[in-house]
Amino acid sequence: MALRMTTSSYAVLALLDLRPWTGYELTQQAQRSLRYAWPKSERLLYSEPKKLVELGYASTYREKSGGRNRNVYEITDEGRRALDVWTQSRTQAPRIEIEALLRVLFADHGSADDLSRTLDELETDISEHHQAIVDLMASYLDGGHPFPQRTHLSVLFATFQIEMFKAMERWIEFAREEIAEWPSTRELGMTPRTEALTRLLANDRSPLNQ
Amino acid sequence: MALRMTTSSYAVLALLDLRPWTGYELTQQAQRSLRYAWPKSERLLYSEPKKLVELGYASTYREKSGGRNRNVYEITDEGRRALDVWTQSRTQAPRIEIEALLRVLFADHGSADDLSRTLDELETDISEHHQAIVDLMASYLDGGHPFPQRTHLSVLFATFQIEMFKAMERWIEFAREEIAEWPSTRELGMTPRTEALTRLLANDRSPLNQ
DNA sequence: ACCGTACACTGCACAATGCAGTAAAGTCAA
DNA sequence: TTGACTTTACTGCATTGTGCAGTGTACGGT
Repeated sequence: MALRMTTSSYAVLALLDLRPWTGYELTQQAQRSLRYAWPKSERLLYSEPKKLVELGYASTYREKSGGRNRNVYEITDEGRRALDVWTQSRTQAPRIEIEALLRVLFADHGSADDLSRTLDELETDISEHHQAIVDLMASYLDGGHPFPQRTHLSVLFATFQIEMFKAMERWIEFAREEIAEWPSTRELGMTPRTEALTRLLANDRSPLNQ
Repeated sequence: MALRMTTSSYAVLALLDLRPWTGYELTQQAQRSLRYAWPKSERLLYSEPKKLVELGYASTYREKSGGRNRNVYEITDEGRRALDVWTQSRTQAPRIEIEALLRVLFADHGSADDLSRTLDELETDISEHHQAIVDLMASYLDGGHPFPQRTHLSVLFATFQIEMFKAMERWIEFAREEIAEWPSTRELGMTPRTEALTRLLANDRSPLNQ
């Protein structure tokens, strides 16, 4: 029952490879640091370490912290060997879910205002994460990295996030300008502007300045 | 049993709003056109229209196509009203799963070659999708859009994809250059290069030229 | 002494995936 | 024309993952 190693299992195992964690810490840490690469629910992050113990990849003991109990998980040698197996396996293709884009694609069902609101909501969600990463980088400069010897990896990772967020924000701006030219969301089809845009894309050229 | 409208339900309903589809067509169409905004399994795409029928948002009938049977689904007026409900609801935040980034973050467990292979695999996956979108745009120029009056929406959507793919490809190139400077994947910490990079990111500046 | 928040989980219903299985029609080559 | 392979057209089932409600303890402030 539920003993297959998934990417989420390896993600938790990789965290355990850094140091022992309690179940609760694992949920917090995974949601903070892995959210942008591998977003998983708190519920799952409580279940994964248990599975790792069952597989022999982690050991656990119950600890009293001031009267309250908590489970501490530690990686085993077998767990470290399991991580090597992961390293050798083929990386899964990215999977990107953006409801806002779905709404853009079907924007002709609603009004231009609805579409505009969708873009606002997307911008809100992105800028929140964007700001969080910028703040995190500032904290690294103040020596705030929890594993200082791993800073080079975290920063390379953060570079990806920042580039993504900036690209999305540029597109939102572009989309707003584009939509401002539309008399409505419906039945426009291949306008001269859209045709010019399509031609750029077909030649793999970016329509965004910058 | 299973009668809540999810975003996936609305995605299928929005397709039905364009024209009636058979179950099979729906799975093909959704995987082709929605893959980049809302990637869903074939299995789910067979189940969703059934749910829509149960909810009264779609009607269905069995059609013989040359001896073979197939289910045809059509949106109802109630279904169109349900789409309005979706339009009014808050857009969900994007969700981005990139296993390759997880591997970057934990690259100190493996070798520089492992990391380099991960980047290659990511590049392969991205360039495949990238090329598919570019080809699609070329086909639009030849009048190949299945709903010509909706071209303006598809192209705005495609602009997002192209920008994302280009941003990811730029980052991969940047990451390769960065990693080439590393004597190993482990224990580097805050090198002068990484510090300069962190400083840029903390000021929300892009470290990538272009 | 009370209240809100952080800690520290578990159970359960349901959403979604992957894979195997079923079967008929079309396509191409030996 | 027969056999092999692909495409069309799904369904069942086991398992993975999510969301939410529920349980209880400890701590800091008023």
